[in-house]
Amino acid sequence: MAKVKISDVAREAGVSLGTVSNALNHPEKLRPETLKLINETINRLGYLPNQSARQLAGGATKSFGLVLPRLDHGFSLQIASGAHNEARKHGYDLLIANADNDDILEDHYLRYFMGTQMSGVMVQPMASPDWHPAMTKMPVPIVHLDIHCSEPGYYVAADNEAQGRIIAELAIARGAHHIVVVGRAAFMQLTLRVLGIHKALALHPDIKIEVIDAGEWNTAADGYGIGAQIAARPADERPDFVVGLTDVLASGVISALVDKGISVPGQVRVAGCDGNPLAWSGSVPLTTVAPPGYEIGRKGVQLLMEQIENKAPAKPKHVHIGSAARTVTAVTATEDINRQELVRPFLLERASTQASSQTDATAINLGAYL
Amino acid sequence: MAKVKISDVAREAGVSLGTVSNALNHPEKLRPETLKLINETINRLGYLPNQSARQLAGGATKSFGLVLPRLDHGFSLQIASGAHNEARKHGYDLLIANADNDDILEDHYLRYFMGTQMSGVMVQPMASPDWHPAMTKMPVPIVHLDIHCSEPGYYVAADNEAQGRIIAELAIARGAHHIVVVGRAAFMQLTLRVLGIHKALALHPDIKIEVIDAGEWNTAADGYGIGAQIAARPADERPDFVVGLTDVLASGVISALVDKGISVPGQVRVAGCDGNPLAWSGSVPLTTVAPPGYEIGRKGVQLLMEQIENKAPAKPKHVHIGSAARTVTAVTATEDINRQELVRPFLLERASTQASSQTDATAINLGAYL
DNA sequence: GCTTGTACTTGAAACGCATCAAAGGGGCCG
DNA sequence: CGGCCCCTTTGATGCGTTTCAAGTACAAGC
Repeated sequence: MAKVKISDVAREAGVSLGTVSNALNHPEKLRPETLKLINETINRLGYLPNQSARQLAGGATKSFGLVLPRLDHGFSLQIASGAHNEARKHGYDLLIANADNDDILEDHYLRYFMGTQMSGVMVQPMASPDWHPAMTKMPVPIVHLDIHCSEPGYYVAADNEAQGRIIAELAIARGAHHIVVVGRAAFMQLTLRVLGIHKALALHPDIKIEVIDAGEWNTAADGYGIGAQIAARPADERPDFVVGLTDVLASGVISALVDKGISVPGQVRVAGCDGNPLAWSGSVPLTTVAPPGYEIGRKGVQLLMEQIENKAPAKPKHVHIGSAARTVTAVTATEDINRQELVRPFLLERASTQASSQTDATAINLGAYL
Repeated sequence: MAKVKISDVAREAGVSLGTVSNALNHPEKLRPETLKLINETINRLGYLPNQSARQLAGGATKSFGLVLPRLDHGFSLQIASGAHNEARKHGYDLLIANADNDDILEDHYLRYFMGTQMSGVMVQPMASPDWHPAMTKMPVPIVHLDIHCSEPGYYVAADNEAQGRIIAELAIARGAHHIVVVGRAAFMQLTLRVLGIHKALALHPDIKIEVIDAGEWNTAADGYGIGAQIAARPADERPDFVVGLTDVLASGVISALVDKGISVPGQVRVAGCDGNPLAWSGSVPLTTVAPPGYEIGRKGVQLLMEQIENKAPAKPKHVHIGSAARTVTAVTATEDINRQELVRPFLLERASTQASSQTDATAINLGAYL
């Protein structure tokens, strides 16, 4: 039960301590026989290198930390997925911490990662990074994800405004006259989506628009409540198009409308934002605008690598990924399904799998839709 | 840019090195003024403790590692969520690694965590833990999750057989005559589900049962393919009840059936397994049996704590969580929704939130349905 | 046989911190 | 005034590695 250390291996193998270390880190420096002998001894003894000691002695290890606000949010998972693949590609490990929607915890894990001699750290922050300014001048490369602000560090953000625009254009194309936007617009990303909607609608003053706050967590239950409220309105005050700033919200709204006997999309059309894979791989897919989460995670790691390789503290870089946002056109409802515009997401997915074997670039966004 | 270390803080604050260390780890031992002075200096200098050094010097830190096969699987997320909450409750951090369905990577991260002086490690293994036997005799507490085998370590598993039984009973109750089970039964957990179905059906020899393999990854596309195949059958060879061993599979099947003009559940009923939150918080929820993922994660951490506290290597413990599996009765289809049996998941969720403030025990499973 | 070079191997010196025995500084009592 | 005890602070020691300058062994060239 006593832990086996490197000196035990050295003694047992009859070599010196430094040689065992070399076997681990620079195997090419050793004579093949020696290497073999040491490896056998390592396995026989069940030796496991103490990472803490390695990191302490050797500086940063090849691993990245990623702090996410939640794990059950599809978008965050796409980020994680993209970051993971890119990190592995460079031979780095990725460790994920769940901040559980808690500022304090976010800060805690951030500090933890920075203190663990990670090679780099990424956060998808809840608040603006200005919130923890100390972090930006840390000795560890850090990249903020999915946040859009004038802070002097690296960040990668989706163009949330573009997403709003896309949704608005969708509504316009469907001939909407009265749009209700559901969601807690206080979150930066959502604010931008709303802004995008407003901008796109500026040319259409005849379209009425309304924004309804949905409570703090933007849950399906919140959406349900608002859906019920909408259903209860007299028909002429009821919108003909509802935008959930989140897919989960949109789902809740739909549930309520259907429950109250309102046809979707017959009487009210509903669309979401987030590209939540499960929202549209469900039996009746939801129309949604998918921000390029996978690509954001991927790009985040690339920025980290960039900082690591050019040791010089390069100029902070702001990357906006906008063009990748895409609409998955699908239907939201029960009866009058328009098959023509129904794009089964997993068909996209399958297409992407093929594409990825050819060119990496085009596969990225589709590949995220697991 | 040079890293600030504890000695810098000490010098700057005019105290000794050990005092700063105490400020960090045993603040109660310091005079309030001293503590305040040191904290101010820490903030002023932007000092960040080097975790590696702390761990090396002080033994294990209060953190757990969790290795998951994938992040985009709802069940794994529930595990993560339960583990996270329980860990935080005890003041531990939880770090998550994504093995990405890769044996090698799983092993890699496992070793990484064990080497990082984690206080404990949990895995939701892809293969049987016998696969990496070396791990079980490691000096770090380890708990296997969601795996059911005769291996001499700690594990927490859902009673997958019970889930199969529940599904089968559901089918029987609906008067099924011909059941098709869809999924790659080669995965241990799925095998047990199938076993449970068979056992429950043993008393009903009149019910025909068929198991169809769905390819390696059990994707929605796989389900779609099988759904299409089912739809293409002559009506009298078509099942009246389809069980997706995975919610995603079930979704795919439903999509295909509906596409081909077969009414669900009018002509064919479909149910899933997994309790995938997003599968049934969608606009048209899917009937599913929810294994207690949250509870598994929670219990896993509890077993870890147990091993940590009774320093003596207690007898390995096998915990099966079965009774918690519950059916979320909902509908799968378009028109003929039977409102009575529709249980909106988020209503459960809301109920659970209330319950959790009263008794912890009953809230567990509901709380997982975020 | 001596030198130079090559190919490995060695072991002492950090790495930054937690720990803990020991020292310091009051206050209190006799 | 001395002795005692409690509260606070000190700093040397070691945690398990990596690194790197120094060492060894052996081969080739003269």
